[in-house]
Amino acid sequence: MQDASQRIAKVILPRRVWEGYDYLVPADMPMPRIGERVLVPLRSQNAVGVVIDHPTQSDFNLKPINRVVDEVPLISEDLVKLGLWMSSYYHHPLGSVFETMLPKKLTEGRPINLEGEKRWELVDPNSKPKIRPNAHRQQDAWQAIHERGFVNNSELQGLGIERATLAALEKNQIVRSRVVVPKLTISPSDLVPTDEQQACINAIRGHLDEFRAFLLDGITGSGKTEVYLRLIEEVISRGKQALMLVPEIAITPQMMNRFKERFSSVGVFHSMVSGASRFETWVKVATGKIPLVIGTRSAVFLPFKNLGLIVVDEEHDASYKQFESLRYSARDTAVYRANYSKVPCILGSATPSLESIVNVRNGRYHLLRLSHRPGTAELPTFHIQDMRNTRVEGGICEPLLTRIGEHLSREGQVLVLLNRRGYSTKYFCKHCGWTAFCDDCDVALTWHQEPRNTLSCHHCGRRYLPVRTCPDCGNEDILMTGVGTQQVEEQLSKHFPDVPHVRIDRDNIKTNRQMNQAFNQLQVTTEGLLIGTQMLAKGHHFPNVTLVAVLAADNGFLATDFKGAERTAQLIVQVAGRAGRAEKRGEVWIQTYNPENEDLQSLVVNGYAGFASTELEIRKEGQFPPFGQLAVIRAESSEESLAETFCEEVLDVLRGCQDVAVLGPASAPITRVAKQYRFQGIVIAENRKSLHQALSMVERKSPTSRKVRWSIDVDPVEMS
DNA sequence: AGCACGCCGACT
DNA sequence: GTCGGCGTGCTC
Repeated sequence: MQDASQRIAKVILPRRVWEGYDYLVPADMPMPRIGERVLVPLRSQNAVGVVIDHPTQSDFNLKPINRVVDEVPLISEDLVKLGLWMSSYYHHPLGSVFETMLPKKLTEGRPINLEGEKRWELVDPNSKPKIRPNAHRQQDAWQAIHERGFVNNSELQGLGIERATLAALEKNQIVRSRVVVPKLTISPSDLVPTDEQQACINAIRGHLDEFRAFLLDGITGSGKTEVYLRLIEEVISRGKQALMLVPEIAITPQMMNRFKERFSSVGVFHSMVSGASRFETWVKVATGKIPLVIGTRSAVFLPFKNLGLIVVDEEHDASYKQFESLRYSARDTAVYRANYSKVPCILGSATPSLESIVNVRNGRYHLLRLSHRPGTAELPTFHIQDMRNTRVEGGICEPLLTRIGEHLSREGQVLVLLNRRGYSTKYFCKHCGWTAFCDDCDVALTWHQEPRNTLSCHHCGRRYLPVRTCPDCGNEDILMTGVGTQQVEEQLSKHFPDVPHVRIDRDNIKTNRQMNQAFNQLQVTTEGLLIGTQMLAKGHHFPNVTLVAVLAADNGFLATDFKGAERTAQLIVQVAGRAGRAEKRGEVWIQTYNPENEDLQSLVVNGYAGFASTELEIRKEGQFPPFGQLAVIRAESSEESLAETFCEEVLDVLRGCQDVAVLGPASAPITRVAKQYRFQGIVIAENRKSLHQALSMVERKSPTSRKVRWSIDVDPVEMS
């Protein structure tokens, strides 16, 4: 027990703990502010933590704080609140939440550098100084600075000039360095907003000083980005900062250029950015030196000094949800963040998530619409092709094949969408029925013809050499069924040998450059075939495409996963939206064995909005989200019985809770992945409160065996 | 996450 | 005896 005159700080440490620890603030130390890093003793060593509260008393025998790490808080107060909210909403240890939120370098205690950007210039730009002729590196450095003028470190490092060389030149008073704070410039747009765009801008502009969530429902090509740009401009010119979240692979050079053309300084923050520069961006954001950051999921945790606006582009995208550790939705977290920071949040999409549509209906979000494309481009028409009683070859039915031919002969390009890569999805013995499975996962192997003939597990990535004879019966009748993109490509090039074709899937396209190459290949031709997976739904437009063919829609619409239909409808509409332009009205053919499917019918007849209404009815009936509140409990272990027993133990506790329904335990749809057996259960509640009450009962449970790993997934986006 | 604590077998 | 194997539980 501490006596009341002591000053206490509650500190959260980045480890698996459920609350902050209390420490004494020494008499000669000013009270550290909330969000400041402190170095504190822990057991026999020291650890870096973040102050999250100033309690007046504590039940523990407290140790004193060693020292405060920074002179400025690196974590804003709204972020601390956000961390507390996430811990309680996602039922995840508070310390681990902060571990996820903060860059590694920050929790490791790396000191900050508050200087601006260091730039180099020549002391005397008008004459060539005396540099020893054999000091080649110094000569090169002088040349580089002479050519470029006032140049920063990273640019020089990019040219292979080392810091030691610059130091030598500085010592000889040939170059000097100055620290500058880069001046922000905003270039005006040369686009005139449409009436619709202007209406959206005005609607949001009137509420820039308060929290309000807007759903910007704008069809592909309707100019959502220009709306974002105008509002970001407004926010920045008021001296505030803006954050724009984008899905995982959406930060293309084209998109960055569009923002860099308007704003001289744009921060980027995504998983490929190195630890050091993540930390650097973090500090610059905390000190207000960067006005705009474009980033993926984790950028929602950046500590803006003076946040003014959050944009979540393509808000329906599944990559906003983290699939491991702290299973948060960056979109929902962004809305909470905006609320804590009293700023507006814009969620934009051509195919809004059903949750957001319901949030509009119940008045939580404000709906804004962009229903026209600038210019006269028209949206494509939809057609359902019944596959029953047709000849199907290589995954394509005959009427569709004919239609593809017609479009190609009219110099249209055809885009074929199939969400399955590889050649064949099943490799089996005709004689005894043996099927090739992964040794480590309960997944049938996919046959790939490229890069070389292999069987590949799409869950763990393991590859196998194919057998020529059946390992069970020795027969040589090995067959393949199930069509992937490689087979479709082969099939189509057989039928249309003179038409250039490009395949876009993860096996084929690994970098932005390859994507651009494939894309450019089709820009120069009039006719062409484009075959690919959902990768086609991101980024690029295909103006010459007049026919979009959707091959395996049934897989999605009939999926057992409650989100399957939603994902599939979004994918189809997104891809359709990237095809066609003014003078070439496009069409979308969906081939199916279930033409009467309710979701499919309403999508085709009434578009995405029609689909959403139908699917919401189905969800309501089954008490699925967004009507029922859902969480998935998962447990995995290398020992099957340990995982099952623990899962059952957790679910039994939940069964005892009020107003929740509990299903399970059942083995996960794919029981074994990477040698781990996986069991899961589902918790459904009518309202949030009951769900959270129930989950609070189990969140701190720890399995008796350390071989068991388990998690709670609130608002799951997939059930596997 | 670390790391101390503790309870068991191998070895000076 | 006591060194170190790792399974368990605590860190303000």
